[in-house]
Amino acid sequence: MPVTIYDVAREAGVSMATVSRVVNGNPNVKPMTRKKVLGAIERLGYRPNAVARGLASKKTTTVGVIIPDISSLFFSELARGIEDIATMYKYNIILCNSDQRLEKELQLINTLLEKQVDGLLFMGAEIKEDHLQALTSTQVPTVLAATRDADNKLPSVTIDHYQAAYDATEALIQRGHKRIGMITGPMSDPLGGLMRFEGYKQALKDAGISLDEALVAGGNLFYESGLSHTKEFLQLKEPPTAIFAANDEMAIGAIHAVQDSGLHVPNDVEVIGHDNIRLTEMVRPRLTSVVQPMYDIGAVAMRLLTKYMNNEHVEEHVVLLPHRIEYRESTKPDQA
Amino acid sequence: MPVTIYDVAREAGVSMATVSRVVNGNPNVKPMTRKKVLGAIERLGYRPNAVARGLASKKTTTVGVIIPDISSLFFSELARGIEDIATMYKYNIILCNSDQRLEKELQLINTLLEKQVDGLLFMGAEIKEDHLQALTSTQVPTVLAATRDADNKLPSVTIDHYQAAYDATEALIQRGHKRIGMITGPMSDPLGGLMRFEGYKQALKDAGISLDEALVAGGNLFYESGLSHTKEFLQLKEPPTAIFAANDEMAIGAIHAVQDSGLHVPNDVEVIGHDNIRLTEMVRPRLTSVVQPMYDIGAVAMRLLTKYMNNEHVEEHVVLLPHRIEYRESTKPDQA
DNA sequence: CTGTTAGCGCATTCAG
DNA sequence: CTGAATGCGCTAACAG
Repeated sequence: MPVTIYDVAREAGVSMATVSRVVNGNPNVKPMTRKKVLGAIERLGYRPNAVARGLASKKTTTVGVIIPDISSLFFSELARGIEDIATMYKYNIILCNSDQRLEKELQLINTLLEKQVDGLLFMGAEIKEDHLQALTSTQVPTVLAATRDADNKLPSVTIDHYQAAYDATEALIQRGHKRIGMITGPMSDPLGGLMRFEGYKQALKDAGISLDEALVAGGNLFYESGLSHTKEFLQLKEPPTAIFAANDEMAIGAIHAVQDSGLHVPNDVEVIGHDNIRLTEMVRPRLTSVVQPMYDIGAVAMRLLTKYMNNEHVEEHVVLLPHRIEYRESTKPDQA
Repeated sequence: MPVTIYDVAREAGVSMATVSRVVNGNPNVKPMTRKKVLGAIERLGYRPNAVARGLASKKTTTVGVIIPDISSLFFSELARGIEDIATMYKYNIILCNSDQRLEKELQLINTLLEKQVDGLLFMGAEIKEDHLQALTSTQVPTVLAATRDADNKLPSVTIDHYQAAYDATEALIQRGHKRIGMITGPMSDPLGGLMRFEGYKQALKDAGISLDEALVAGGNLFYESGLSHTKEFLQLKEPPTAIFAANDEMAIGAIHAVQDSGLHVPNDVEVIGHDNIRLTEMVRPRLTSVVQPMYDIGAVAMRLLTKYMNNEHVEEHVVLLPHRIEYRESTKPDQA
């Protein structure tokens, strides 16, 4: 029923090889015959079968994307960066949600490899031995986006989470705060959880401020979590005068908790978030946040992947994108 | 290099047909030989090539998803519903952003058909003749999610936008408001734009309130738009005492504009949004909103698509999901 | 510049 | 219950 390359060849009075050539833009075709072929294609409404093409050429122009949760503000922005660059390089994306469950992640890797994707883009938290094994036992190039494996065995694109958290904490310290609360992410996440916490601790230490366990809360990255932990903070005898949250959603929860208790942000409590998602502009006061360029991370990761898929030379397997702090109204104007 | 079905056959001492049978769960295989084959598969680390399978079977267990913008709060939630159900039915998703540009949409449809997707899920605003033509000229089943074509030629899953807007406006009227502002979506969008506006107008009409053009603003669905239009509203001699925004982001902008001008929500101005995205819970006051069940729309659309792909009988091509209003603090407690 | 010939890896008749 | 044979639609040498 569907028209094949063979039908076109017959219609145009040439061989299928020639049709294949014009379809693939091969220059070794006389303009005249090219025209004939194009005419036949048009007349017949020929549409090349990418599956057959993939089987014959061993390339599918498709990359697999494993992402924790596409409905997350953070990851959906990342995904957009990935998709835009993929489109630019003529790739399509098979998108899979993993919910960060190891078993599902491994199964997805397998499924995507079965589908013969030309490359793999992986997002998640901790990269375990199982991941490494699954990802390195294949010829298909893989890039980690917004994650990194401990030994940097795989190419990755991230920011320096440790330094970012350090900077945020230091900024608070320089504003004169001694009691700085932190709402962390899950410690099972080496970067977004552990590293940011480490950066926080080190900044305190370097400033000669001893860590107060009461000012550290383990959040789950959701709004509610920021809300409730901040409420607890505020019930301390000596509540924090500043809060650093491991992501923006929790930071916004923190702002609201402060406001709900009749206090003022930033006058009574200053708040800094992390990631700089679009929400930061949609709160009052607007949220100061550490910029993690999600879109760029996705875009750069995809770009990097195209190089691997293309066997191009890559100088740096592990790329760190710059971060900075975007100051808004949840912190007081600079003291300077 | 990669191990094929043929290698497995040799290793197991059977024919490739038999291997194919066990891989595909065909019951006509003696348990004993099945075991042999499974053993060989295990030993060789055989991974079926889905592309070859697709070529031979004419099924790819992949569906194409065309979405305006995956980084949107609204669509990413929809996408999650789609993907979850797709996974449940063993399908993978090729995700493409269209930015609602007609040309790109048509091109994406074509690309996805080239890739031999088993089905197509389309999201967008207006369904034009071009779309219809591209989508109906193929055997590949298509379902529209959160959109509908004017003549219901294509299967679709939506809510009744007209009625939803009517209900929201009526709710405001019943709270005693006479001057109700509306920030609409783009009128190029028949449902989210036009229909919601029509519902608003009809509700006013039914209540004997004449439409005041000054209280209608054409928004673009973004936060900034809600903010700026509401500022303009508040500068009128007789500003609105209530605002209905065509989506939540603009509604939140409206809240902030009211607050920025020193007024109070809901005491001075009541605000109702639309869609009930997660953000509604992350503002102060929390936003009352018309519930459009994005996740469910995606899930139901995907489920519907599986039926078509499976040649199952479908009773209702055009499904309308229920809507309701979720009352929060941007409206006053019920007058009842 | 063009045609011929082989597969790509697998599902699927059809026999047996 | 199993094997042999065929072809899905296309790319990729290889000739010419």
